[in-house]
Amino acid sequence: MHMFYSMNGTLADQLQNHLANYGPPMMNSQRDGGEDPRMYMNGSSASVSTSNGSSSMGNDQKFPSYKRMAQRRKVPEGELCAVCSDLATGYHYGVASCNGCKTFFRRTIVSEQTFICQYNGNCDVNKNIRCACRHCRFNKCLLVGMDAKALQLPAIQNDRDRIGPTKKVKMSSGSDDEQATTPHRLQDQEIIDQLTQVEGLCQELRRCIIPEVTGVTHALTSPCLLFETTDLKVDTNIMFKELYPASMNDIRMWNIREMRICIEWAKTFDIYQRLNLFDQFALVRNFAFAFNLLNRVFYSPDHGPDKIVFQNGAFIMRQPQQQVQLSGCRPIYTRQMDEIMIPFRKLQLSVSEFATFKAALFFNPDALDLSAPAKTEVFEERNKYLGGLFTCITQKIGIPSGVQKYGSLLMMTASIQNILAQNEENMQVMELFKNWEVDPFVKELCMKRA
Amino acid sequence: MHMFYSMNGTLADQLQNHLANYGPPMMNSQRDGGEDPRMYMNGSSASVSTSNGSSSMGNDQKFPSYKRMAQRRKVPEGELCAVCSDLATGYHYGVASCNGCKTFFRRTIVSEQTFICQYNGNCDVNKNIRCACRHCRFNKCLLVGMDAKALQLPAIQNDRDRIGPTKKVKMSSGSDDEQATTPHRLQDQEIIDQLTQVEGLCQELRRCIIPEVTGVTHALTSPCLLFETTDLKVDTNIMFKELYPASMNDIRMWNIREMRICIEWAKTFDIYQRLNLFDQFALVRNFAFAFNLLNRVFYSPDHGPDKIVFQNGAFIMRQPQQQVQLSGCRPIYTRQMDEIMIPFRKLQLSVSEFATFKAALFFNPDALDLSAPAKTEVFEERNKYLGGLFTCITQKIGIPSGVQKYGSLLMMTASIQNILAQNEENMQVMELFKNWEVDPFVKELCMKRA
DNA sequence: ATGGGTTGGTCAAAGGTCGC
DNA sequence: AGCGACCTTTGACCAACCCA
Repeated sequence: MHMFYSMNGTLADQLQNHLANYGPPMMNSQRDGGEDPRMYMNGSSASVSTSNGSSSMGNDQKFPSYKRMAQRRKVPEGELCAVCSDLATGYHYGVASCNGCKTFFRRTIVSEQTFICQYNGNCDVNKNIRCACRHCRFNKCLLVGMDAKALQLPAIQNDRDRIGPTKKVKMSSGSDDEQATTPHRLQDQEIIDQLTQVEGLCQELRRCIIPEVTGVTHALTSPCLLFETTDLKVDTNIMFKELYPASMNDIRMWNIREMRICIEWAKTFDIYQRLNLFDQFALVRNFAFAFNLLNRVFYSPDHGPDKIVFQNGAFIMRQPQQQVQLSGCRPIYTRQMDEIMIPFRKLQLSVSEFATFKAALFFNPDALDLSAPAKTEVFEERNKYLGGLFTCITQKIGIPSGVQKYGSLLMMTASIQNILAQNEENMQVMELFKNWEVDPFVKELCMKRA
Repeated sequence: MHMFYSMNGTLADQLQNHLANYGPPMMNSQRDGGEDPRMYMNGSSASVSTSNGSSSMGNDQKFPSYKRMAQRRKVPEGELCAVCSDLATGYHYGVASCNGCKTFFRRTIVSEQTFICQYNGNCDVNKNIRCACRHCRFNKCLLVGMDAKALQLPAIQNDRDRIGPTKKVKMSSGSDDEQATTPHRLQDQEIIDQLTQVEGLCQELRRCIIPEVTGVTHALTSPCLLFETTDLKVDTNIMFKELYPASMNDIRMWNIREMRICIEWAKTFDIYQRLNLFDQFALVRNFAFAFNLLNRVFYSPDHGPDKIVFQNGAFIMRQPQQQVQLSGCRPIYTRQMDEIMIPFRKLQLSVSEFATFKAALFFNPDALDLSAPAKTEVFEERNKYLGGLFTCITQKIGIPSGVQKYGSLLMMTASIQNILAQNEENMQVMELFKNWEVDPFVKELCMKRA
């Protein structure tokens, strides 16, 4: 049911292992502030998952951690609520807090509400204005360490230890309309965090020597390299030395690498792994070049609006150069700069936003050759990332600007599509006139009806 | 009444003239009487409630007395409002009172209004005439002990972070901007309303005989036909008679009509009129076929997922037919159905949403050949419509679903772009092989570098 | 049992909405 | 252009519950 929460082999597990073994990847955290000793980003993001499986199992953990934390006597006289600085009435969900914040937190969790801040996501939360922005109040609850798993969710059928109705037993019928899921809000953040971490892993992989494969199918069916980056050798050839004009060989090399990384990236999505090979192929074929293009311009160091710069220092200039110009092929780099690179810079995308945007693009229900059952699944998946993207954007800049940023970003898909079409045309020309041999792996990935 | 398009006749002016039922908003909401020295909080309670020696005086230092007063259960059955003797709905601000007086008191406090009595300041206040004198009603509120301290300011801002509308949001137009509770909302609403009205005019024009023009430039520089639809004859040839398979001539006829309408539609945007002819041409050339396509599928009566039906009953089927198939041209109608028509239906777009979506698409800063200064202007304009579109969508279905609908809609631009590219390719083939003569007007509008 | 802490549940009274 | 019936949200209070 929940991709991040299933028992084994999930992305979450793999990330967990990877991080445990090798330390966290560099990632840009959008959460600032917080002298809070309890990290809830990595460690507890996994622990949230226990909400649907913890206490009912034969867990030798007698009581949740909040109990241990708070088992020391009552809250000291005059202690204040960690959320709003009102007078605390006790330790609730692991944190000294007032009745209001306690109830607010529980209500938000059980009703799975999602709030969005109108401003910058850093509204003040105190006794007097705690009700003004629910997004920031809930954020503060999480920040100070309120723990959702202290909640006795009805998800656990075992109602042995549930608190029944205090007044009336009006359980109308046994019709169970309960969703029994973790709250949406947390899920959004979870999605963003995971994508951002994977994005970091991709950047690591970009520095490594990537093992050869025999073809796309081979790549699709082998284990994901992103969790083995520490086992891979760093490729010294692609370290930056100096800026120099890219040759066709540079471009070819980066194309191959990026397409390989695209497949490794795709495999980090649990839902993708569950598709059949045919649909996997369809999705990746539909997206590989876009992946290539987007990463190229997003990660290009900013040397002005007329240069796309690769990691190793090779650059493409706006004015088509002899080296990268093939007869019969229309130059496409001008558009990549004007319609993708420059707008990206103007929009000031964060890494998290970029990562979530790519995921939303990847799960394209209109991808050519996608089977009908996959279409609906992919559509749902895309919606997840769209929601995540919106949350990610509006958290920082508020709704009114966020709506425009989100909209401008999504409308870039038109330009991307345009550039893709031109690229495909060029590849057909190359194929036809044999004036440049396209790598078979790239060809397999980029040409429709391959 | 015949209207020529004048330099300074804005769209709003023309709509007003055309529809003649759009009254200007009243801007005269002047605060009445500003010389009353009574302040609402301290001054007034001092002068009014001390005279009465209200019970709340003794203990309001620590926390509001209403809590203790009202902590005993419900207001007794049949208790009356202390202000107006209507039936009390509970203890509000420390006093048994009715809903009306409760709301009146809060409104008065938060808006910091000051009233003046027309008489002697001792008007009767009861259920029947409680609204007659607001000064005396407010006085009575204070007199019976309503306590401003019971107000929790700042207010809970549901509208800021709500996840969905309480019920159904009605669109209220034409109110003054003084309140400014949600200023951008009102502005958005105006945008939406205008676009929706223009959309209606387009539908009227579609039924009429459209005068011939010599070319795109001629069409761009003549007065806008949309405000003269009543002067145009209805075209009886295009009224619906029966369903029949479309011929190439049908398609050709509708293409020409729709492109003409596109230009008339474009001219309704004030900002568009202010662009130079070159940029006007760029925008309309970039969008004309999309306009054609979108209207075709959106307004196609629903005869299942395999038919696009024109107004006159001509229909295109999914399986390419002899009549509409030209050698060398790839069939494009399958994609129009699968990627545009069916998704539109699934998204359940309203006319307003559709109209706003088109405006956002039209103002495309990446349109080919658009001049640099126009780009930024067009970008800003698009943002306006993006905001409007989001408002329009979320008004009905709330934010979480709205984010996804908005996102899915905007991502359709990729498919639209794709279909456009195929279409252009087909037109080039036609041009090349001369197997079908494209109308020069359409050719001028649809082919790049025309 | 008992008592002091948690939990979830309750509902009067806050503020918000929108047809009238 | 304000009114108020009706709505959602809040949080003080309370019963159920869990350990020492």
